Amino acid sequence: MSDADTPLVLIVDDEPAQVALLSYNLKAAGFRIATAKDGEEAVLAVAELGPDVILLDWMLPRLSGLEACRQIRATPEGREASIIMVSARSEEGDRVRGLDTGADDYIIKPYSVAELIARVRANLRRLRPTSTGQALQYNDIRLEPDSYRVMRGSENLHLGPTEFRLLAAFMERPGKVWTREALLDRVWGRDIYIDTRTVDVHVGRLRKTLCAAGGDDPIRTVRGAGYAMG
Amino acid sequence: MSDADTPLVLIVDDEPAQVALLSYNLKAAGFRIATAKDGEEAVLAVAELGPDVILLDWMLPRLSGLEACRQIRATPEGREASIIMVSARSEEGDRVRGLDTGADDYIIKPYSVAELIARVRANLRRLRPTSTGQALQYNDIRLEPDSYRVMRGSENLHLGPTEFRLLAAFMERPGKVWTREALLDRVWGRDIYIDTRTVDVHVGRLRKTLCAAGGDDPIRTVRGAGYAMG
DNA sequence: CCGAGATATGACAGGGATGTGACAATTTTC
DNA sequence: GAAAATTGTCACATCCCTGTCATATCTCGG
Repeated sequence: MSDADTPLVLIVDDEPAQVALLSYNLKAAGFRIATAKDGEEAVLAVAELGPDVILLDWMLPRLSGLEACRQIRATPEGREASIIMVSARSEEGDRVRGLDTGADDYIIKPYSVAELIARVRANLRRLRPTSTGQALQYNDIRLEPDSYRVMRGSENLHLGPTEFRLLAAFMERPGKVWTREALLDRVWGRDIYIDTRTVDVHVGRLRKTLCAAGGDDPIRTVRGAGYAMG
Repeated sequence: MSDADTPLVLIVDDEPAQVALLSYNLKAAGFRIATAKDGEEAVLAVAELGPDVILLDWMLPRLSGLEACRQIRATPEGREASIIMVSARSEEGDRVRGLDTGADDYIIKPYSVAELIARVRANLRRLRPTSTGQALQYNDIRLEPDSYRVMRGSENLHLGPTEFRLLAAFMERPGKVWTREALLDRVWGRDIYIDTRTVDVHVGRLRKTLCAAGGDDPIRTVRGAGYAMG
């Protein structure tokens, strides 16, 4: 695993020219880069940095790409990463061997930069299961729809289902002022006969939980209208 | 999602000869097979069967492979699957477009059966590690699909088959919240008529066994939604 | 400063969702 | 074929969530 924001790509190749070319293009595409020039360095770098994607040249001094792949897969950090083998050979035997050793993908020289980047992106996409439901973020508050989790800063908050949906509504449209009626529709569902004052109570509870984690109240009361986040 | 044991591969191609060839070889490799002969059928089949891997021909009648890919990705079941585009075109533009549309992998005709199977396996490995015998680890809990063993710390745990599959489901996607219905599909199998409350009982049993080995409860109850690991 | 309307908050009871032990049916093991 | 293990269901206990009310506090126009 790597830092939250930009994915880290580890380039493993013994030819400086190749490394420079790849680095330049991947940086331009918005990735963070690390490099290693042989298999042993690569294994160490994986353990230390925990890259998201590893571009592994087939022909390497000291430790072959295939063997490096095997060793990387044996480490905890390497198991999480996506390995793309890069090779000049086009024989199918190698390709199969590479994939069966634990590589996730295989790309053959000569390749275009566009394809390489597309492959890196595709591998990243499938690496991150969180991609299904976008996490909502507002300042230091974070809501993950898939895992049903809410965090403020680094603290994990516990919300009941109703308050969870309520917060989700607020965070989906920061700044939007919701009337109590609109919130009842959105959070409680249509055709429901509930006192509009109930919204106040839940907003209050949500505020209490949010503020218990520190920081100021992110929910604004709009007198005569309703509530809004921010 | 699919039945517990053997991975399900959906073959989408309009040429019967192709389908027959692929079916034969993939069955021989130990997969379950389903087929569709155009994009629309494919989208329906995905929703109904929840395959693990989808082999999607680029050229399809009615709905192009690219568009089918997009639609499949828009469904809940399709988001969980691995899509491999199969194409006669070798132009890089198509390849990039395929990967960017949401395909996980790309294979070009003519391909060898060995490579195809290797790619299917490679995609499964990251999608459903247990199906390829990879050990799963979450904190101090370790599950080995091959030897059918579960350990917490250094202690060996004994689980019944159902609880074993249940734990495997949780560990394959740490953090994911499973509804009781989804767990019934994944662990018990589709088309099975069992009280959803039964899930509670098995989660309880699993918890008891896990906690008996020391450490806190790794399974989180999400009220109104289901359960998740971590 | 006052008062009326609007909002905040604590308390509470009811209900729904979940946890859990018991048990019989079924399968597996020896 | 008998003993042991596994499994699905039920009943009951428990806990958490939730809607409502009563009261306190606040806001704003006078």
